[in-house]
Amino acid sequence: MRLSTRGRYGTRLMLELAKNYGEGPKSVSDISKNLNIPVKYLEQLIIPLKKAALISSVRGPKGGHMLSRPAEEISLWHILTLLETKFSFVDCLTDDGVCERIATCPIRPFWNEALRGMRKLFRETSLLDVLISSRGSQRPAAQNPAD
Amino acid sequence: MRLSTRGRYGTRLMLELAKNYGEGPKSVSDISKNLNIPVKYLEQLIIPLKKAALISSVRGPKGGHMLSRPAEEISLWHILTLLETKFSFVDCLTDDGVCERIATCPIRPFWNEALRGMRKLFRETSLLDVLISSRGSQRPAAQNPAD
DNA sequence: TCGAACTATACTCTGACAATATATATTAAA
DNA sequence: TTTAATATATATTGTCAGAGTATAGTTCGA
Repeated sequence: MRLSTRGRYGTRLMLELAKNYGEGPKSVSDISKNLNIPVKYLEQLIIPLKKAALISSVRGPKGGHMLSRPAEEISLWHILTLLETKFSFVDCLTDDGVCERIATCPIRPFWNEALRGMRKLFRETSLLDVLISSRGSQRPAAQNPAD
Repeated sequence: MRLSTRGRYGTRLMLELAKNYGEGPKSVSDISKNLNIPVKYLEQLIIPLKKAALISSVRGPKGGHMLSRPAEEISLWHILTLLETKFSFVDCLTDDGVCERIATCPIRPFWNEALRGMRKLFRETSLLDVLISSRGSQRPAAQNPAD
């Protein structure tokens, strides 16, 4: 139940671009320095985000990348589904063929319900929402009791 | 964002025991046949569940394992935290040392909020809840639009 | 005392993921 | 028009957690 590096780096990247929205393109090498992410790895993440029209690029010197829409119109869900290969608790929610027990499985409906809840939250949270709420209060993380 | 086999098999196991609660111990070989899980792998999963007093065992012939409490007193959260090694979206929620950017990270608070939501749902769902809701309606899974 | 069951530890194997390497194409500025 | 900085595309290597197996030992009821 961990996010992959692609998902984590990808959200970092998009938040960085969101910060600089309206200020022209930002080069990959700049982003790489700021975020501590290898240049070549960043370039791989950018490709699907471009195809989905979340990012626009400008080639040549002084070129780079930028959001193609305002930060409030891009949700975390959109980003993560593009970058995470399996973004659900269990495979049987997206592929019917992976398990023969689907018809009688008692817990599959629950995984689906949990996924729906997560999707709702992630869809309702935009890049702008994240930036605003973090700017306000850098409150210490809430308790994580082990049980 | 996939559950590991340990988590999936573990919940299967516990649901199987929940079904037979009150009928005495169930042998590992029986469980293995019913659930299509290797005997040796099952035995590994049982150990932490026993240590946490969710399972009681009886040795010798006709021995086996059973829930040590009613199914309504065992939550999915309890089971999954025992079996999943990293049960949070990002490591920095549980280990402070893994990232130097924590102080300024804009998205960590969001991961924490998402985890809290998930924990709430999983805590409020017991083995009995799962069995009851699945017994009622084996409704087809809800839509999973890609975006 | 026998066998069926549980306990413990160590080991191997595999695949997804992270990261790097190489080569090519584009284009603004000098 | 040349150059340098940038983006694009594909292929390759490396790494590690997780899945599964193997072996040896312990307990206890019939």
